[in-house]
Amino acid sequence: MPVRGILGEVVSDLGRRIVAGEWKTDETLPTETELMNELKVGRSVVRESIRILNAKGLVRSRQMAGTTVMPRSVWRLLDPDLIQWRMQAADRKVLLKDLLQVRLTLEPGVAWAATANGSEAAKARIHAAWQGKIAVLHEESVTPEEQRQHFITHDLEFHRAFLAAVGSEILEQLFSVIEAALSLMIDVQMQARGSTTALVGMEETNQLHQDVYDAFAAGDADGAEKAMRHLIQSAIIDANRGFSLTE
Amino acid sequence: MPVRGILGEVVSDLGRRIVAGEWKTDETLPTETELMNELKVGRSVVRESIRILNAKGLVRSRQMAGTTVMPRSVWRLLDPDLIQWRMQAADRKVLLKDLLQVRLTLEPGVAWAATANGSEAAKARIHAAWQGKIAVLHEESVTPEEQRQHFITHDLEFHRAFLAAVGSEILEQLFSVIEAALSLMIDVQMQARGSTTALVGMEETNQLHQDVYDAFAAGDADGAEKAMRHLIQSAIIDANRGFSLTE
DNA sequence: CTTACTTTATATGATAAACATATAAAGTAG
DNA sequence: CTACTTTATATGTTTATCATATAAAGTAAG
Repeated sequence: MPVRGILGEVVSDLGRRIVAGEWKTDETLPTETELMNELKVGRSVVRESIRILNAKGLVRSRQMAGTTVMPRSVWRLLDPDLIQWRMQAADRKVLLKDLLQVRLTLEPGVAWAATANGSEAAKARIHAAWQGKIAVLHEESVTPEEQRQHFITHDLEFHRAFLAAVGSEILEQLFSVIEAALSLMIDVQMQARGSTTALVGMEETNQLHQDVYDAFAAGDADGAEKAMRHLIQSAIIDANRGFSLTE
Repeated sequence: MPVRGILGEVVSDLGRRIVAGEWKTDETLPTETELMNELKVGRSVVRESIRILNAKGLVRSRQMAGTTVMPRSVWRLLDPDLIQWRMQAADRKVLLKDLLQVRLTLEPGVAWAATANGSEAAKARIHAAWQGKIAVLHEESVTPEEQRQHFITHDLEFHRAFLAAVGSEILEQLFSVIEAALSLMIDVQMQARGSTTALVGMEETNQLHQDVYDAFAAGDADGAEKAMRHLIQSAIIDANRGFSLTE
């Protein structure tokens, strides 16, 4: 999926540096020749890299004027690479807040649509996801770390099942981009804490999920929507707690 | 914003053809040499084009194996270029349905968040947008075409104002991408009808907007959410009617 | 001293040719 | 038939050269 080889290295190097603000808006990057020498690659690699960054809205090249950094407003913020680069930059906390806000705005509507308009097959998937999720709680002879992994996997599937019921390719991709970024952040967070601590508040979280599922199972779209909003709000509080500890 | 010059031509030519299904998943494009000859451009232009398409997830190149079309599931469906190409392909109706579904899923949550958490400045913008919107209805000595334009402009600002109140850069970009695609489709639709017909059901639509605004102004987030859902549902019905006429 | 025009330097835009490298496919030895 | 080697061929990368747009310097007319 990511660009491989020398080109891939150069693209993510330059991409990260731009996102990190090494050159500000309207400032020009070094010339192609300078970048060739600095990065020890041929001109074509430099050019191909810049064309890719141009396609992502980060820069614009003009003859004589050089390659200038574009204002953030035209950056393609939905691009997975861009999100990844932002995650590795000082920008990370702003991004986290935005991603959580997207979930909070989006997922109640997802719950509503899944409950009101989901196909039978989609509803069956949600049901199965819920069964799997509660089974994790009653697992025995399993290490805490394993249980934690199962918890995360089944939690993800629960949300994905609702999303699939909406039947929107675009929303599914948006969610998967967000999900990848958030889970990478969680890894960063846990590494920073130094160990894989057991998940706190598992029971409380599960009650909130139960509320979502109950409303869904009863065909109560408005109720599912509200319950999902509570669930995400709680997740946001947890995330903020986690990140204020580590940064 | 779009890639300019010869490269821009080649990128959108190849992009459109891939999206249109000229080569199916796992099939290989012609070799770089063949594309050079076919398109009458140098190899570097072909290569840079393919690298851009690779960055969008459309293709993957491997030495010896050539450049193969990737499965739709890894295409970066949120990319504005990709959306534009899909709009010009047979895929258009599927895309329209998906875009409307995204709005239906997203915008009620936007209305909720704007009402519950919007800043004073953001709320003032929504108020101003509403004032502007009702002013259009009472315009005099204005051609129907002008009024239609004003209607569209103010309608857009009404939705944008709610969105801005959420404070999510990512959601704003998502919306602007969707909005660009939808409005382009509306143009296509109107051209197909042969004339710029006056908007039908303006009064009904305005009542639905009024409901959204009233709930918002009263600080009733749940009410604003529901009203927004009705509004979008009505817009979807209109859109479907429009498109079933023309296709 | 301005203003309008011309020239020049220099950045990216594009082409071309050559070599590097990975790998699918054909050929070969056991 | 299997495992290994060779070969052909696709993209990967470098390098060199010319084209073109344009910012900036230079120049002439007002």
